[in-house]
Amino acid sequence: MSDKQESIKQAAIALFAKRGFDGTTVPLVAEEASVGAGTIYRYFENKEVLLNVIMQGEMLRLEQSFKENFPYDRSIREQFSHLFIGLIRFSQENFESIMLINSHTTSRHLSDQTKCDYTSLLTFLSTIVEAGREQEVIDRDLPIEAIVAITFGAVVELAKCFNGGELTLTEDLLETLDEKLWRAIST
Amino acid sequence: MSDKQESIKQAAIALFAKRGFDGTTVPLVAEEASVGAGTIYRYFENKEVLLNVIMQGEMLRLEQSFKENFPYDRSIREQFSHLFIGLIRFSQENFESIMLINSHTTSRHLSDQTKCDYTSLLTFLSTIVEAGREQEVIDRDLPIEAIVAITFGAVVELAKCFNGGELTLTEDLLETLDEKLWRAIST
Amino acid sequence: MSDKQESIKQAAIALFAKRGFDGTTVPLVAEEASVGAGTIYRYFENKEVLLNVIMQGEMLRLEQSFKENFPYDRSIREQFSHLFIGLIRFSQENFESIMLINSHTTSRHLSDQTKCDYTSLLTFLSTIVEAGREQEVIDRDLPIEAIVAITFGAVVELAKCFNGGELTLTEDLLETLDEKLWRAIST
Amino acid sequence: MSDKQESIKQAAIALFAKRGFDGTTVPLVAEEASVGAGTIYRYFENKEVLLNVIMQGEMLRLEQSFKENFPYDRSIREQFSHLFIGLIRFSQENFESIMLINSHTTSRHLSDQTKCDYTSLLTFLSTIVEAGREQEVIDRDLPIEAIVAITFGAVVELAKCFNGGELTLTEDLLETLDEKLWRAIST
DNA sequence: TATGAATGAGGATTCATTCAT
DNA sequence: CATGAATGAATCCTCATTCAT
Repeated sequence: MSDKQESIKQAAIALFAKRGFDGTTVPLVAEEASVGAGTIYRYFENKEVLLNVIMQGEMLRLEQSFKENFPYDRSIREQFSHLFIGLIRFSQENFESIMLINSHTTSRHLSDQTKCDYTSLLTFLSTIVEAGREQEVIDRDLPIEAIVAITFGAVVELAKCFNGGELTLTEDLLETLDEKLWRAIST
Repeated sequence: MSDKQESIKQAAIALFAKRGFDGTTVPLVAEEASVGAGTIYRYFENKEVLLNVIMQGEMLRLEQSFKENFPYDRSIREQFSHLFIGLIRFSQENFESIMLINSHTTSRHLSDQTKCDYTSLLTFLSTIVEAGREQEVIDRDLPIEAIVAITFGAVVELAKCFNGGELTLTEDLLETLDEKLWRAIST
Repeated sequence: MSDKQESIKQAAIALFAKRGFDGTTVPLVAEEASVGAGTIYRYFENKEVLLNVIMQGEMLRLEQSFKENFPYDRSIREQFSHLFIGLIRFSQENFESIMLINSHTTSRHLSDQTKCDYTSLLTFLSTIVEAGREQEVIDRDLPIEAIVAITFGAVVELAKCFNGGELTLTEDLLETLDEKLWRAIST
Repeated sequence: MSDKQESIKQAAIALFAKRGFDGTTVPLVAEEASVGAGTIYRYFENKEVLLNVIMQGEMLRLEQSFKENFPYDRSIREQFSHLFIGLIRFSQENFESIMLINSHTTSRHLSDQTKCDYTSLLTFLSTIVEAGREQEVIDRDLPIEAIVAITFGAVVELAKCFNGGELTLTEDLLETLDEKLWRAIST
């Protein structure tokens, strides 16, 4: 992948995350990426396509971070920790990605493919939750969607705190959060 | 307050919530409010002022809903339920308000006053949490900001599920959620 | 019809005729029409629609000038004169219209409707020619299309000469041209 | 002359004829010519120079086709046939050249030299007409410019018909057209 | 007071031209 | 020589805002 294409994508991720798609101008992306405005159109058909490409890319990266070293043969509790801690860590290192994904999942600019990719990301999480419910370690009173919503919603807001400096992520806090969120969903 | 001013505000709340401030045009607000575009400028100096006015108004409404019948003389557990269940109910009846507040709290279009109002809303919640920590019913291992983030983040994502139809709010579910989220923050 | 809409159309006719559609910028039309550039989009969806509207309008005016006082009950020779002299006169008074029509009939920017309108204009002429052929006053050796082409082509080039000042239209010349062109197509 | 230069010119002739100078992009010419866009600037200073070069070249080719085997020592009638039939044949084999010349003679992109070349092409024709008038075989009532306009205008429109398939050129039709157009200008 | 036509600054996108490879 | 990636000026079009009615 070209150097310029990559820097355009990074600039777009940062700017779309911070200002939103509609609040970000193409020349602004160009400046942030240190390329000419016209160059963006050499790599992306238009601004909307750029959004979809980076959304798909970042969701894929998130999914890969979930799946990397996933403890398929360990307990649901450990699987939850893998996902939760992985998500917190991911959002520390890729704050803009998480903000981008969270704030644009309902964007009217998303293509069907991008929406589909998002669904498949959720499906992966649902599968784990479902397994936990069958083992009766995750509470059946809570619908799957609620479990994902609580966890993901909490992480996003926590990430904002970490990024804004209101909160500092320590290993202790990470452990506490993992424990607390598990309490919120377990039987 | 004039009838037209009110319908402009309602239209703006709905549209800013759904499409974001930058994705919403003034003529679109005018059409949704069934007024002429020029009329909006009779009541609001400009689009940015309109955002700030409705943000302040909706945050005030939320704060009032928190404070209304607040059980100051009951247990922290009951106070939490009042806030949590109140927030869920508020977001059921005022989905757009919650989305508006959640998605625009970091907007670059907010005035200092609006940011200040947001802070004061958080301060109120922090006060309750602080009291809980002093009574040792809320876990000291969790920073106040983390507790607010977890709760608010969870509610926002849950509200999206309720609104999107993926989840239906029953009294039972509400009770379960209240219980679960309390488990996430209590000692 | 609004004053501004009309002046936009007049400006566009003049400019599209002189510089061609692609060589004419919207701000140039706006300046020529003494309106703001944005105003053009209040009346015409886009530049292409503007072209189609004026093409249809000018072709209609030409057709009406053909049909006005058309001597249906006179000889083909007189009918030819009516059309030929009418066309020359029309192109004197509406030089830009004729240039617009002539230079944009094969434009890739024309809508199906506009192409259709052009065809119907030709159909009217063909009908007259056909009648002349049946009366054996117009030469059968010449296909209808050739007759229309010769006459229309000649008029367009003559109009350029009149407009450029290389030729001056007198009543005598008009009569001569009518006589000569008739000789070119009659038996 | 380089192979590439020639294919650039051929591509430009075809595209400028079909889409007009302003409607033709340099990359489009490059693609049609199967060369890189930058290569065009190796042979032509800029797009405008390219237009002028091909205009001059095609007008020269037309002039040469007029002058080749020109029957200087035959009758004006035969000279007219040579020119008229030559022009029709030229426009059959070089439709794009004729369209290019016809549609760009008044272009604002032409250099003085190109305009001058066009004038000299007309001058050659005028000379013949003038001779015909002196011999009183061409009608003095018709100004020279009118004669050229009628003939050239007719040929251009006829060429469009032949090219569009509405008319098919046969030897008979060619003879008829020659005869008819001569009738239009002769005494 | 209410309107919506009018405006022009600003944003998305294209394309003539350059230049490093 | 040839290329095509890169550029930014210029183009089409939108929309926040104004103002005459």
